[in-house]
Amino acid sequence: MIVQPHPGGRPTLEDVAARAGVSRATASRVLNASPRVSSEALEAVTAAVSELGYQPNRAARALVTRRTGAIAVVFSEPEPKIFDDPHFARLIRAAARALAESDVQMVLVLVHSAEDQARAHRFLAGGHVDGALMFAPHQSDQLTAVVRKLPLPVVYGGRPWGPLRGLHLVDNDNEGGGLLATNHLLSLGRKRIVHVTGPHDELSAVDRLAGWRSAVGADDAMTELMTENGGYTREGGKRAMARLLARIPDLDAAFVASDLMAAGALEALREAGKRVPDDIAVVGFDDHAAIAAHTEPPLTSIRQDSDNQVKHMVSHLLSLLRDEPVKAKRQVLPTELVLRRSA
Amino acid sequence: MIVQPHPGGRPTLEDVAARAGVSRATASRVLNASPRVSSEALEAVTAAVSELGYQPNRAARALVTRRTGAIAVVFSEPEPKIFDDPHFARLIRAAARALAESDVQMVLVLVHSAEDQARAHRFLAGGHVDGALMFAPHQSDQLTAVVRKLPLPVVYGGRPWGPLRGLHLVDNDNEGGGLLATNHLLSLGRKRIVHVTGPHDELSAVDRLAGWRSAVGADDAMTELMTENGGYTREGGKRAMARLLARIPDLDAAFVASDLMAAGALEALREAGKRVPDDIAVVGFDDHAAIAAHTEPPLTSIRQDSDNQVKHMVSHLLSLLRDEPVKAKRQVLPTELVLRRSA
DNA sequence: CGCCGTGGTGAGAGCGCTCCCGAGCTGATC
DNA sequence: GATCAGCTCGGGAGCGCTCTCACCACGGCG
Repeated sequence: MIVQPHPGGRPTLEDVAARAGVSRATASRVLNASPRVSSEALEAVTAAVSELGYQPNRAARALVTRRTGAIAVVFSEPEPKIFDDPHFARLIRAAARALAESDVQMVLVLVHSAEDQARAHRFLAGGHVDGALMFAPHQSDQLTAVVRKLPLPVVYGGRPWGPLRGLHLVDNDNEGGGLLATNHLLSLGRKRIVHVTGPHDELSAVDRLAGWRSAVGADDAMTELMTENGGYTREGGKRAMARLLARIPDLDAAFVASDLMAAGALEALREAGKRVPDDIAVVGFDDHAAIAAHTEPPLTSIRQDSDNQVKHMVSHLLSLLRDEPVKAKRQVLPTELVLRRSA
Repeated sequence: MIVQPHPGGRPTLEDVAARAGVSRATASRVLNASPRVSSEALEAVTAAVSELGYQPNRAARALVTRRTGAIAVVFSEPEPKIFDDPHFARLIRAAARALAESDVQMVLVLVHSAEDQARAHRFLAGGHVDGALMFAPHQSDQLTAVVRKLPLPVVYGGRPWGPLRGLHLVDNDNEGGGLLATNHLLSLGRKRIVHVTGPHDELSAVDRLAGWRSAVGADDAMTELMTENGGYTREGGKRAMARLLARIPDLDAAFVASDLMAAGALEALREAGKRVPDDIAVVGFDDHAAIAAHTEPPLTSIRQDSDNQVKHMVSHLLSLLRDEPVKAKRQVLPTELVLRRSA
């Protein structure tokens, strides 16, 4: 059989069909796994596809199906430096891996200025993607509010601010983690456990604080006294710890809401001549590979499995895109205590 | 004028044309900034576009122009953990920012297994993107070899292994940086300057070593004696430093080929009771924000501006895509010395 | 023996866009 | 006043795919 090669490069479905001796429609049916094809046709088309190295043209397919085969992964974060955070790298990597075998492309959208936000909104509204994963932890974030009005399936990583009604999300159990951390310190017999919080405009920090509160049974006055905001930065953690130390000289333990802040807190404790964990036990949060194992002493921490979180987000979104039922709109993933030497 | 809204959602070019009272062809000309349109037509179409909130359908456009409007950003890295490296995050962020205003989408492709590699090759060959940025530093990498056969514009970040003939790339001046670092130590009057290298299968490490060699004038025997491979890891840096210290007890300076390794080296020096910089001066490489400023003492380091590198890569690739002439196929970006306390 | 249902198939329309080509309209030239 | 160059513009084809619809062959049934 003589098969005319497609003039000018890549084979089309027409070429495949010709080679397989069937019509374009049948070839298409095979590619889309339609049940209504004979086994001979299926075989012939499959062979032709691999012989020609055929790959469907995404644009043509997108044009007729009105599906782009791409999703956006949006990070909305007013502090651009946060993007240097390895946590962010980890989330991206996890998303890339989770999507790798699904033939769905991921388009990265980083937002920090108002201009970026307008661009992101336009992009998401513009039908360039079929859905989105959103990370927008800040209270001041405006993007969530406008995106939720879009007829676009979105799965959030962590709870965004504002009403959750109708939102799909996968959160880590920050409150449970805070509880776990603080209870561990209590079980060591510690009595005066302070807490270095993250920024109050991020719900992860608010939740971790809530965990601490419920473990120690703190009222507002006690919370006021025993906590300091470290803003999720190393320097902030150091300063917060120093302030707490000045205010409560006989404190014997600290739950610090991130490993990065805990590294700063350890510095403050060292400078104050406190021994860890002998004088003061410290528990961090994140179980950050690049930090927790390398502090002095190595940091006991709460692990949240970001890979797993993203994997859940991706599969949740893909279900939404396929119009499959999802078990629950909201999932909360457990955290666990990782023991090292600081507590 | 009565304008029939497009039945079922998003406005099409047809709608815009109808509203502006022109033909689809003219509307298209306006969108593509063709010079052959009257100012009235231009105005009318522009107005219609913004009134309708029209956004062109990428798929339809891609279908006819045979351009996808997307590029791939490929990281080929056998050690998946490297993806947790903040350096990687920085590169991604820089790429995202550089592409943000160009209306080109970026598709992230992470490769570490052979399977990933086959998938990446298929993807790049499949016409899903118009071009690619490639980071493939390892000698063992197979992807470069197959990708260079593709009729796809590619700009490399750093020199890949193998023949460079015909490749477009933007490299950092690693050799110059090594020279800079070592000359700085020489200028401090140091006499026995050792070097902790990165893995020999990465040209960045090979180049940094070459810089050290040329600065100290080392022959092979001296190189054998005065260098140790730290593999670009913290632990490796620590072990390498310890070995050098054992072999050359009176060494008075070390050029360590990455900040991460330098952090490990400082640990080894501390454990050996050496003071930095009094006994031994140390210079790192990367000027890594999360590391260099936070070691004890803070690390003097060589800065390579990754943001700038990626910016150059992106603009180079965009030029290639537009068939514009590029000044040079290969660019080498300068490095600079950042002084802190370790040297 | 005619009828209908059923499974496999192909023809053809059409997704929204770009671009070629030729129509029409101006103003300058002989 | 006829001709032509120079512009702007619209008609229409066609990019590669999916999907509807009609068709055909076949077997089982009344």
